[in-house]
Amino acid sequence: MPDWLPDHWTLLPRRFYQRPPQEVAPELLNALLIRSDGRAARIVEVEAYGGSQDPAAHSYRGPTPRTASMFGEAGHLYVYFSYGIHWGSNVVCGQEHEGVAVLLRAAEPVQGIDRMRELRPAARHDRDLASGPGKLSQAFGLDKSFDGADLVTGSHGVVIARDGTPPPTDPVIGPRIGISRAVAFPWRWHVRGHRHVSARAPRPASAARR
DNA sequence: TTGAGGATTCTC
DNA sequence: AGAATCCTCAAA
Repeated sequence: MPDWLPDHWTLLPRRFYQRPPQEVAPELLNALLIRSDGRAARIVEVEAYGGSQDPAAHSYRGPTPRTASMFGEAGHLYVYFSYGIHWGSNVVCGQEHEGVAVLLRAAEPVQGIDRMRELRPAARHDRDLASGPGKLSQAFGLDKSFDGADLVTGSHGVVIARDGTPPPTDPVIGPRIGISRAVAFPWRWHVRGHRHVSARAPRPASAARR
């Protein structure tokens, strides 16, 4: 365990991640993503990806140089480049060579907020600092150089830990965002009513508001 | 507050 | 060609 992790935070152990991403994802809610410089944010939105039945996952067609870390040991980061501009950060789950992971989609900053504001000049509210996978990665400085980072040993100065807040017992569960295949899988979880989630749940065309 | 459209580069 | 997205701008 990294010596820079405060005593009052409990590191998630390797075995936590060595399970299906659909089990790990909801349990990551309310956990803290932590950088060695003191930045910390509470994870409030996640999505599960991977497995031979998930055509929306980067791992669907087998390992490539890009997705190598997603097929590696659980508890490491898989960081990918997206839309020519953004980085997305995943936590590798399951067993080696399985290719399953949890995408970190949104978090609520709790510490080191000034540094996040520096890295996210476009954010007009603190609510915009990490309320999306690209924003979250930017606020934490996660890019290609963090691909493969070990969240259990803190090899790259990033870990995930708990502060005593348990995962919510009633998370909102629904379809994933921003994909075009396997759109019906209910593999997105977020903390109910939380203001820092990335997007409003898509509103059904017929059953609109009211 | 909401929606539309452009940005930009890696991957297969 | 299309992408696990973000930002700006316009209009209400």
